[in-house]
Amino acid sequence: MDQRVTLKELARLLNVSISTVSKALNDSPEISPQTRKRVKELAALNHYVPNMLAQNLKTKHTRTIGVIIPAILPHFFAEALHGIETKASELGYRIIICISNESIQKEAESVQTLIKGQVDGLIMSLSQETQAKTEIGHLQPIFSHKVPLVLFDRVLNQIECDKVHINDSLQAEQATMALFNSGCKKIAYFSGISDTSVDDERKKGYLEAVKNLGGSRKVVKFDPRDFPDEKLKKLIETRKIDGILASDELSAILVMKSALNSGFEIPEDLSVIGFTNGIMSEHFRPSLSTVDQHAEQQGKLALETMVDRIEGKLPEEYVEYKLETSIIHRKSTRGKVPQLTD
Amino acid sequence: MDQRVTLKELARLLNVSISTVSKALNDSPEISPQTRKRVKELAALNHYVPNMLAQNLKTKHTRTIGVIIPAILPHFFAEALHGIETKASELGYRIIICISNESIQKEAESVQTLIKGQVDGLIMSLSQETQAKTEIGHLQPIFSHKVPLVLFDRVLNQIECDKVHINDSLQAEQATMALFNSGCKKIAYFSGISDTSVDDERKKGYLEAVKNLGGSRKVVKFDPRDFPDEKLKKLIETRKIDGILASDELSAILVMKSALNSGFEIPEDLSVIGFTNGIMSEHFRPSLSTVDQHAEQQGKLALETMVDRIEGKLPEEYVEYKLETSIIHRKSTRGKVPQLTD
DNA sequence: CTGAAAGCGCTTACAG
DNA sequence: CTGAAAGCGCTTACAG
Repeated sequence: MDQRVTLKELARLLNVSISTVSKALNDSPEISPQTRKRVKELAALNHYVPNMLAQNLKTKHTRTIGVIIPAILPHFFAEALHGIETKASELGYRIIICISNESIQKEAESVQTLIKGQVDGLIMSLSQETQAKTEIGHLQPIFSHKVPLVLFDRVLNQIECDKVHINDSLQAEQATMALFNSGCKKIAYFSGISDTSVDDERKKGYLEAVKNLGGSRKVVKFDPRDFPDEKLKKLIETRKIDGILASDELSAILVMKSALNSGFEIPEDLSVIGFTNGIMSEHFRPSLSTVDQHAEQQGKLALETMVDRIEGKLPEEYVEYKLETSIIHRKSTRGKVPQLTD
Repeated sequence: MDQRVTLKELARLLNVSISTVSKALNDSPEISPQTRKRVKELAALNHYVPNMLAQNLKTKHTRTIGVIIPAILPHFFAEALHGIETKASELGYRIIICISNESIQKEAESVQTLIKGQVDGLIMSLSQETQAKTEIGHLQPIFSHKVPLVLFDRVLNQIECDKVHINDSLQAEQATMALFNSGCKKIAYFSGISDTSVDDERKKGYLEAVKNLGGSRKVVKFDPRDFPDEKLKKLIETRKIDGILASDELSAILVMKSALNSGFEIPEDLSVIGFTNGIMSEHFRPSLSTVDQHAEQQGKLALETMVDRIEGKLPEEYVEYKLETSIIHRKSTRGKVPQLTD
């Protein structure tokens, strides 16, 4: 961060004013072609790099966007982040990442640092704690400083801002229907991600479908670090559960592993559908049928919305996108029309 | 980014000078307790947030570190990034992420933006293209601007800077030995990540081990999007390959899937060891034995090294850490001492 | 204990 | 076509 050449230095070397150098470098038509050329050559020669801090201090925007997500390890967030980064670099923006680790405390700190770091806007997916307690006091600085905010995936209704997510309840409902249509008689919902808006919505959709179908409901919450193998086994053997909608990718994989280890066959004895089309869904044996959450697309759309908002291309009122999704049918579910050969 | 209250405004409101406000807010002992209190109260009331841009322009450092990685989707990088972020926030630094997408072009652009964004230092894992061509011209600005650099995982010998990685060749050698000791007679190396330093090193280690063992060598390069099922099948059936060291997690999983689909049993007919202890290794059936790359630890160490360098806590000469790693034995390899019951 | 002043590296009306 | 000057929001010697 040292001895970088500045406009002043360049000006001295060229015997012209700082203004002239600045304008020349910025291709101002005010400056004569020769001067422009001279200035640029010397700048290149000296590896001149403008000091963005100084530029931003004048222009009042930084072209950087803060991103706060609960984690990066789950495939959904890694992929969303990838989408955000791709779009940002395409649009000439930079991103600063903070991880809330599902905690309000850390989320609050991140908001603080990003705001004083003068980001032009904030893209967030809320922490589990924030969602569970629906506590949003720590987001207050965002509003009082009028920093544009777009929420994606894990949103909260009471927050007024731009939003992008999928219609989780509808998708869960459809996934449950798909399970039914493929021949499942008793379908359960397994969740390893309790207390998030997406879990609530998915459960709601599941319950709705079961109600419409006139079936019985069964919701199981569990800790991903300690899967209830016995419970699942009993559910399949005595309660005749033959279809499971899982709250997310990892939960679905855990359900399948457990069932397989107990000697059941998938999809014959048990059909499974998960959420998020991650790498495990594709490679597990059998491969997992899943509701595609379009993580990358959500990320891209969130970033695009942010930029449009910043650049004033959006109407006054907030926009809310609910992405269309679809079910990717793979080997963990039976074909819709049961085939003789399979 | 609008109407934020500034020191000037606060000073006007309090009828004191800007200097006084600044000092009071920074807990300077020069200022009387009462004034300090008054100033702080008003600042809080007005949600005053210092403008980091202006602060940094004075102090010449930003407490932000640029990170350029080839991708975020592979588990290794997501985890390393997690380590970097965790450590950074622990140490009071922020990180700006750029993804090179394995391309020199994008890597060069990222270097440019990060440097003019005045990061205090740069942490990088090189793109495949950079490594394949050993082209480092686009990194020149880093050196000419004397920006501290730490390379992790995918490093290049000819670059002089701090480095953190694992001893890939040694690990590969040991993994090959482990395969041999567990009873494998003919071991092959399968790589889906050609042209990176880590691949080279791992292959080197494999070849070394095979040489020492007096066995025959077999190296297979493949495109992860198009796994050579037939080839693998033939290798197992006619060439009697019974052990495979894979270059990375995905490659290992692809090898296992293909073998399983061809009707072979793992680890009975074929033992497999991969690199990177990702989520798939743990959940695949059978679970994958793997060389733990300690991604998170590499990330943390890289960041720590960076901060130590920035803060002048390191000796003049560059440091190079080669992390100790270990093999996690799971179900894709046989027990070292073959058991009767298994 | 408080304040006036210079300066960080830029941009941009405004003169000439 | 070129330059002097003000200002972005801070910090920090230096006076008083």
